[in-house]
Amino acid sequence: MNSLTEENYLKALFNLSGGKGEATVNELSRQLGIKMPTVNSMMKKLAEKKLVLYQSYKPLKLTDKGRKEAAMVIRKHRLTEMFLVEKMGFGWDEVHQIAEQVEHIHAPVFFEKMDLLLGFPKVDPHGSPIPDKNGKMDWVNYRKLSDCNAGEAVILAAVTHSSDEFLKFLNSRDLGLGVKVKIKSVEIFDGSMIVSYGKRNAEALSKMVCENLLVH
Amino acid sequence: MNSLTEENYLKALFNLSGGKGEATVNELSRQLGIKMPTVNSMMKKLAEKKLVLYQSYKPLKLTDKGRKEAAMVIRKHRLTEMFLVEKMGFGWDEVHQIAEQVEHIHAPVFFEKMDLLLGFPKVDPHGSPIPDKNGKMDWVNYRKLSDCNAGEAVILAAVTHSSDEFLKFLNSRDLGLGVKVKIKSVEIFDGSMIVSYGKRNAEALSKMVCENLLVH
DNA sequence: TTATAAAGTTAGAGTATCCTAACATTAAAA
DNA sequence: TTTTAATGTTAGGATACTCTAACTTTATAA
Repeated sequence: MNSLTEENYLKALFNLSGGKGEATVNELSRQLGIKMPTVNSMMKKLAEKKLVLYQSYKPLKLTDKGRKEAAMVIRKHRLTEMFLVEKMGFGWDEVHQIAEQVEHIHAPVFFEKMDLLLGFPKVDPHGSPIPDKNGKMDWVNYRKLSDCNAGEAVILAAVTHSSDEFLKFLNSRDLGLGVKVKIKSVEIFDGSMIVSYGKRNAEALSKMVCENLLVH
Repeated sequence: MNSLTEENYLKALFNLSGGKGEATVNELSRQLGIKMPTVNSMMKKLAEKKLVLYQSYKPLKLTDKGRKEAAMVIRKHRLTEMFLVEKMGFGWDEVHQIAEQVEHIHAPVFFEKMDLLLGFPKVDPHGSPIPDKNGKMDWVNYRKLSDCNAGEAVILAAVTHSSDEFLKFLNSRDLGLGVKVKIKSVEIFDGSMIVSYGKRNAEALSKMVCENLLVH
C-alpha cells in the first residue's frame, strides 16, 4: 500500500511523462513544489518498490506497476470530480481541490459506486479521460484550438489544465465543454483569435487561452 | 489547522469523555491502539495548542476549542455516513470505514453540500446525533433495551457502536432503526430477552446485544 | 499503613518526509 | 574543446509520529 505522499509522486510522474514516457527530477520537483534532493531520494524509494525505473543522471520512468498505480489515483480523482459535478451540483471550477483529497481514500467500493451511479463515464468534467479499472486510458486525439484556422467550426472537448482562474475565466465567457466555436480570424502577430459561439459574436481569445483549449 | 493524527486524538477524546467530560491517558491509549507514552506527548502538544487541558497525573479534558474541533470531525464523519447510505445506496454496515477517511477532508463546502442534499439530518444511519456547525449536539435521552422490562413495546433508535459484525448481525435478524420491538420476556440469569417484531415472533437477544441497542 | 499493582511520565531511539549546503555530472555555450 | 550553467546527487539535519525501557506517582489491597 502506497502512502499519500508516494501516491502524489506517482501521479505527478504519470502526468509529466505523458508524451515521451519519462520525466526529469527537476520537472517533478517543480511540479510538486518539493526540492530536488527530496524528490531524488523518494525516487530511489519508489525504485525499491518497483514502481519507478531509476538510474543516476537518467530520466525517470514509471514501471508498468507504477503506471498502473498512478492511473488508479488519477481514476479516483476524475471519478470524484465527475461525481461532485454530476451528482452533487458543484461547478467544474470547484472540484479540483476536493478531488485532490478524495483521491487518496482507500475504499474500492466507494469509487466503484461512484462509477456505477455516474453510468461509467469516460471523461471527467474537464474532458480528461478517466482510466479504467486496469489503468488503461483512451487518449482521444484532440487538437489545440490554437492549431485551428480561421473559418473552422469546432467543439470544445477538454481543457489542458484545470486551474481555478482559468475555469472561472471560461465561465465568465460562457465557455464550457460541448460549446461550438467558429473561428472568425487569427491574429498573426500575437496568435489571438476572434471567435463566435452561442450569443457571442466577436469574442477575443488570447493565444494562451487557445493553447489550453482542446477541440474536435 | 490540525493534522489528521491530531484530529483522531481529538475525536477519540471527545467520544470517551462523553459523560463526565474527561478521560484518562490509558483509555485513550486503548481506544486508539497507540501506546501511552505516545498519547502522553500528544496530549502535551494539544495542550500547547489550547485544545486539551493537561495536568500531570490528572484526567484529560477538552477545552471548548478542542471540543468544538472534535465535534466538527464527528459532524463530517456522520454527515458522510448519512450521505453514503441515503444518496449512494450503501448499507449501514459498510459506511464506517469510508467515513473514517472522508472525515479528514478539509473542504467545508463539500460537507455543507452533503448537509443540504440530505435535508439537514439530525442523526446518522446508526442513530447517533450529528453536531451542528457550531459543534452543538442534541443528546436525546434514549434508554438501553437492556434496561426495559417484559411487556414494554419500544422503537429502536440507535446503536451504541457501529462495528461491522454487530451491524451485520442486526441485518441478519431484520433489526434496523425504527423497528418496533415488543419484549416478551427477560431471562433473569443471563439478561437475555425474547422479543417479537415484524414477522418474527420469538427472537432471542443476548444481554450484550440488548445493551448496545438504544430505544425510545 | 505499608506493599503492590496500575497508570502516568521521561528518556532515548526509529521511520517518513522534508530541508539546506556542498559536491558531481551532464549539457550548453563560447 | 574548454568553460559555464543547469541538473542531479550526497551528506547531514529538522519535524511529526511512533515505539520500548526505565522510572514516578497514584490507587488498591493486605
